Amino acid sequence: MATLKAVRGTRDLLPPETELWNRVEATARAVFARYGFGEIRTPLFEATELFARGVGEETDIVSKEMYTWDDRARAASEKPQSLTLRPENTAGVVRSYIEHKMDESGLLQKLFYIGPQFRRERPQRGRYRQFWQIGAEVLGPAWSGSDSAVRDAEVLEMLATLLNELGVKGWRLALNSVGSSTDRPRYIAALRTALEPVKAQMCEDNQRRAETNPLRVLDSKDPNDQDIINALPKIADYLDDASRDHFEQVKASLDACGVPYVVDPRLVRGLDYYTRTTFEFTVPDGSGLGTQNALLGGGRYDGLSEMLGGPKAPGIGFAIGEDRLILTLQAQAAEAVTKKLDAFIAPMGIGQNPAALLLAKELRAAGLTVEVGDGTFRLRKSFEAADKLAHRMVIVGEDEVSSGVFTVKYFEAGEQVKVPRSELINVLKSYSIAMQYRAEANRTGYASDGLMADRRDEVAKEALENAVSLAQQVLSKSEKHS
RNA sequence: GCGGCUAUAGUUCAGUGGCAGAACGCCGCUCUGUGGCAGCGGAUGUCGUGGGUUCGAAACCCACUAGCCGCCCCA
Repeated sequence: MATLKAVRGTRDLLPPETELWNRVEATARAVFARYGFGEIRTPLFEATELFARGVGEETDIVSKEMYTWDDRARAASEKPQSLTLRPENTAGVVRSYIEHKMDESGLLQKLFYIGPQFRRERPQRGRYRQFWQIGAEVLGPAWSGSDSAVRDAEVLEMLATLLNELGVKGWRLALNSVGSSTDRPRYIAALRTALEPVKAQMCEDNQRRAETNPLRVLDSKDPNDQDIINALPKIADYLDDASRDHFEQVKASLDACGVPYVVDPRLVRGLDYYTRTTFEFTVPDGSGLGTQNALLGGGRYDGLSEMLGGPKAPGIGFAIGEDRLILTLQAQAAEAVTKKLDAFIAPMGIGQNPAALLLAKELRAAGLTVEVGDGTFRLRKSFEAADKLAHRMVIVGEDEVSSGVFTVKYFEAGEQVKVPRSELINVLKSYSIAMQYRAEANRTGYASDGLMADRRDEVAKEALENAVSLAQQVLSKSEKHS
């Protein structure tokens, strides 16, 4: 019988990699909380119609990439309902906003989500059929200020902060405005007019796009067509006064906050619902993503709620490709992030197993991560297992149990000390804290091209020094005992 | 959806038609209270799956599956 495998484009996430996933998600949750976002969890599948109306019938996502099926009808007289695994989460959030009449609170809604999405694309590095997005939406009735440029800038500044806290290096924010729902048709018409005389000179793909979706011509990477594309009309010249002013306000706020960005007049997004501000964060080559270098994307969607039959509810949101974020962090990591335990407890002989387990229980209760060996292990085997798993080994032998003074071996330093049981937790803990701060300083020390990284480094360094000196005090005290 | 490359031990890979290999890792012994070294020994396996050519296939041919690269698209 053929062995069963994860289906094409899906994969298992295993330790120790899941550790990194958890850190990314915990960091995202902490940042979102500081900016006043609450979590929303919407269903993995929705009525197909939601995505057709929200994302757009003509987009590739809806027209060829969705997992759609007919759900069984309840009665013979009923038509089966067409359902779809969500290919993105914004439509679901807005559907939920409408369904629960969130607009009636009159307040701005700030919602974030973390979860899997599904698109039937050909798998590649950084592109999977089940992939994870971390996203957030800010929306509400216009009188809640949901259409204000300050919301756009706040979301972008939050993303810059999040990427810096995660330690993503070299990110680049590309920004554009695609105009209001009336600007866009005028611009598309102008594009068509400008493309008409020149499109015959362009590559096959661009000729097709010129017909079906002229905006996408701007995305083209074909080197031969670049001169023609650069000469095409710019969206900026087709924005009405309100949209132009809105975009200027977004840029002014970003400047004030020190968030670096590049205005890219060719940045157009593929989903129909985007209006005004659109953006994309990319990472440099060599960050583990190949050509899938877009880490996250998003934009404003002032008309989406109405497209779904809801009240007017302007909004802005983004989605981070979590799989890509993880790949980037892994590629950029200076050293492997395999986390070691605080201590490995090595019982000397089967008779010491109960004492070792008791010690492990106490250390674990004190918040330390601990693994226990086996008294049948040879000392050498204990050493090898301990060195692989932990920073330190605590030897539990007959002498130790009767005297109450334990031997602690530090693998990195190659030293060992005798520590009375009463001091054991403090000694192990202070070193562990120092290790944590050192790791933190290593990680955030690189986030230099964003916000406030300098100040955070100082705090981390200071804390590290304190922890190390505390650890040394405790150690020297315990050495006197021995 | 299109084009290309790849698939052999836990991992990285070698193997151009004649006994299934190396390195690292793993297990054991030298060696049951101070290891990491060294020496000796051991197990690695549906050679992605299915078919075909051949006296003989990991190798050549076909199909399929999966991964990767480039498009398309997107996060």
